[in-house]
Amino acid sequence: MARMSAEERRESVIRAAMKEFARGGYHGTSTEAIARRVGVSQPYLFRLFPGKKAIFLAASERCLADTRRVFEEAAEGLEGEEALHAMANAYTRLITEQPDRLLMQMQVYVAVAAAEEAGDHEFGEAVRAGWMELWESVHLPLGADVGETTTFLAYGMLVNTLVAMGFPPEHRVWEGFYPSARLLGRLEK
Amino acid sequence: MARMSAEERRESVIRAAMKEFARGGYHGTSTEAIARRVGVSQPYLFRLFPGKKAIFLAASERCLADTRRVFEEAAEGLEGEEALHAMANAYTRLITEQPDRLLMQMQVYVAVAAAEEAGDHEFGEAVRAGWMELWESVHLPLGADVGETTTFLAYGMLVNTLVAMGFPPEHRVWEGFYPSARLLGRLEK
DNA sequence: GGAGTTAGTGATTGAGTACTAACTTTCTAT
DNA sequence: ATAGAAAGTTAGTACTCAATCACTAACTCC
Repeated sequence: MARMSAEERRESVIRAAMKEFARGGYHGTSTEAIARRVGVSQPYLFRLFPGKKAIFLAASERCLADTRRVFEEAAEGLEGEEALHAMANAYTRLITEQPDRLLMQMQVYVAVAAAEEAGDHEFGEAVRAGWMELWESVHLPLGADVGETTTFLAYGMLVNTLVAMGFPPEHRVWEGFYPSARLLGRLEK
Repeated sequence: MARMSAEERRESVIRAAMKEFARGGYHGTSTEAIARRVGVSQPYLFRLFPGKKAIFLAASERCLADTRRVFEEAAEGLEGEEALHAMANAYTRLITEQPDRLLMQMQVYVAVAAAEEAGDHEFGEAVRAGWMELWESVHLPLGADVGETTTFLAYGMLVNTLVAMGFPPEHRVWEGFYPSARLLGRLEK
């Protein structure tokens, strides 16, 4: 139907891929599912990207970059405790609105281990670089305190895990968090 | 070759499955790979288990139960700060010796989300129950302090993530951790 | 030593999937 | 208007993988 420039198409492929890979991971997602979501024929994906791996890589990088941007925008002009709360709330809002995001993140992490073991270090390099950008985007607003940064990210990872496992908001596991995290319990979609 | 009782075989299937699923996840692991590792023909797996899903479920439950046991044994007779250090070190040792474990854990978490979305709540229930047992096994030794428990598990999740991504031990990301965590950086295998 | 049960295999099937090749349609520039 | 490029499709290939079926080999108990 609506024609698009290859660049625009690639963009929508990446978006669709993020959602599809989020639920199925690399192996559990067919290129056909991605194509269907984009609204384009499956073979056409291979014109836009050299292969499935490239699509996954692009989606992975985008995922990390997006998260970094959320932190940067939230913390803009703030410092210390204020920045911390702003980033925590922004992250809460992000994954409340788009639960795919944290799933895609987790898929990326496990995919790195697999790739690395299979001898593909390129993917790992890209992901680690993306993570470090994210790390910096948290590190600076928190007063360049490594301990604070680690703690913040640690809580974030636990949040990801609990949301992925589907613990409802009223569950005990949420008690140990900052108040707004309560909202994170399973949001059907 | 060596004949075994069905129960013993099931046991070795679970062990093999944990390792295979750890690298490939549910979809990235073939039943043939599992069978090969066990040293048995692929169709025979379907005598021991009703299907691939059942194997994954068994491996998932075993994975959580094993981790819980590590915490329980480490914290036995200890309380508070002492228990904390004992458990942290035990976990470090666990995933230094068997990196598959944390990968399998992460595979379980993402698999729950997928299963849940596909309408299969049974798997999620089992995993959440397993997680709560693990949670309790940390909660009690830490003086039944929810905040401490959450923090401890949060650091654990971040450790999992960083190890999965393959950050080497001398990397900055490990600075924010308790000293022994330094050992966690990629252990080739 | 033979009947019955339990452990295990080989051959196969049917569905799904990444990717290719050859073709068609729409836009754009002169 | 039309050549050529760019966007997109249909048809097909080679392969992998979960699951089934029909069968054989070994153990157990009388």
